[in-house]
Amino acid sequence: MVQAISVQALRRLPQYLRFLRGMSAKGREVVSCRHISEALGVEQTLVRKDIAVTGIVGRPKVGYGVGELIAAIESFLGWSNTTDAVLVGAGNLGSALIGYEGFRDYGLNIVAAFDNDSAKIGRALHGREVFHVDRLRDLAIRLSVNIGILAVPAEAARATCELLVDAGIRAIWNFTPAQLETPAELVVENVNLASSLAVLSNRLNAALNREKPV
Amino acid sequence: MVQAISVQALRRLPQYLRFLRGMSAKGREVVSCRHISEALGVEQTLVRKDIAVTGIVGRPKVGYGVGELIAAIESFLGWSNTTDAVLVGAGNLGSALIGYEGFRDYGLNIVAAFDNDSAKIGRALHGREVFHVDRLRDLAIRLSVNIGILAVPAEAARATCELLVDAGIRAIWNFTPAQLETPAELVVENVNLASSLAVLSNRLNAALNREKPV
DNA sequence: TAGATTGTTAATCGATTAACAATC
DNA sequence: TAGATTGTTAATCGATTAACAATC
Repeated sequence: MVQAISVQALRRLPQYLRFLRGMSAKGREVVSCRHISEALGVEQTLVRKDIAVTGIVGRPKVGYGVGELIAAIESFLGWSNTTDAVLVGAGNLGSALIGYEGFRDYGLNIVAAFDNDSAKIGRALHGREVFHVDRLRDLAIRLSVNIGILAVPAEAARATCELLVDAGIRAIWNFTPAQLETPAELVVENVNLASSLAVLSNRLNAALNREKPV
Repeated sequence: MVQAISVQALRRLPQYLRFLRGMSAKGREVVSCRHISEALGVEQTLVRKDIAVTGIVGRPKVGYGVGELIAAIESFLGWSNTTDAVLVGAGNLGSALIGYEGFRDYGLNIVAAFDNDSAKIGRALHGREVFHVDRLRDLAIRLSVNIGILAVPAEAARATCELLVDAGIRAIWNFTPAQLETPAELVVENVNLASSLAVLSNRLNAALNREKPV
C-alpha cells in the first residue's frame, strides 16, 4: 500500500535529513526527537510522527540511529538512488539550476538542458550540453526520464509543458509563475517565488507596523 | 489593527493577482469568483474569503472590478510601491535572481549585490554592481534597505545572516538550505527547494506505483 | 421577478498539540 | 528501580468546504 503522508510532513523530512547528515558528519551515532526538535524548532511529537512514516523504530531512552534514520528518510523519499531529470530553459535561472551542486544531495541529476534559442544550443552549461527543444522528445524517451524542470519564460510555460508531457515526462518542477493546465496523471510541483515573497512582505509589514503603529 | 490572514491565503493572493493582470491586459473589466476559481482550481468560497481580506467589496450578480481588485491585492501585499532589497551571494543562483525581471511585478527591486570573492567584485551583474560584503552594512544602512536576499553557499548562510542583521536588515529571503538562527524580530522566509522536491518525488513515486503495484 | 453572484455562518476535515501508556 | 525516551490515542486548533442569507 502507498504510504499516506501529509504535504507538510513531506516538506519537513528534508530538513531532518539535512540536520541528520550534519550530525553524521560530526560522528554522532544516535539522536533523539528532542534533539531534532530543538535544532529545527519543530514540536517533538510532530518529529516523532514524521519519522514514524518512514517505518523506522526508535529505542526508548536512546533515540534513533543516525545512519539508519538517514537511510530511512532517503529511501522513503526515493532519494537513495539518483533520479534523472531534463531541464527546459537555459536562461539565467536554468543555468543556475543546472549548476547547483546541492541537487546531488537529493539524488537529482540533470542530464541535459534544452532551449529554443540557437545562440545557446551546443554550448555546454556547467558541463551539461544544451540541445534544441526539438530534440527533447527523442532524448527524454531514450533515457526514460520522468522529471522535467521548467525554467522558461512565463509566456512559454504552457506550450513547453505540453512538449514535456509529449516527451513522456511524468512530473514537472515548475519554476515559472504560470499556472499549468495539468492532465490528471501529471504531477506538478510549483516553486512559487511570488507566493513566498507575499509571505515575506506581509510579515515584514506587520513587523514594521508593530513598531510604528498607524 | 493588523489584518490577520493565514499563510495559505497569503500564498494564493499572488496567483489571483497574476490571473487578474492577464484579464486586465485582455481588456476585461469585471471578474467573478467562479471565473477565478475555474482558472486557478481554487474553491469559489475560498477565493471569496481570500479577496475579502483585502477589504474590497464586490457587487452581487456582477463580480469585482478587475482594476480595483488588482489595486487592492497589490496594496494589501505592499507591492504598490517598489521595495528595495540587497542580495548577498553573486554565484549562479544570485546572478539568476538579480537578472530575474519578474520581481518587478512584485514591486521588488534589488539595488545591489554583495560577495566575498574578489574575482566578482566591481563587475556589473545584469546592470547591478557587485560590492564586497564589507560594504554591506554601510550601503544597506545608507539606503535604509529592509530586505536581504540570501544566496550564498549553505556553509556561509549563518554568518551572512548575522551580517545582514547587523546591517539593519529586517527580513531575509533565504534561498539556502540552511536553517537560520533567528533573533525574534527578524522575519525569515525560506525558499526550500529540497522540501519542494520531496513533494514532487513522493507524488511521482505514488503515480508510478499506481501503475505498476509492487 | 428570477437568477446569479456576493458575503457570512455553520459543519467538516486534517494537521498539530497534549496527554498518556509502553519500554528500555 | 527511576527516569528518559518512544509510540499512540485523544483533544485542540485552524483552514477549507458546505449551506444559507443578502442583494442587485
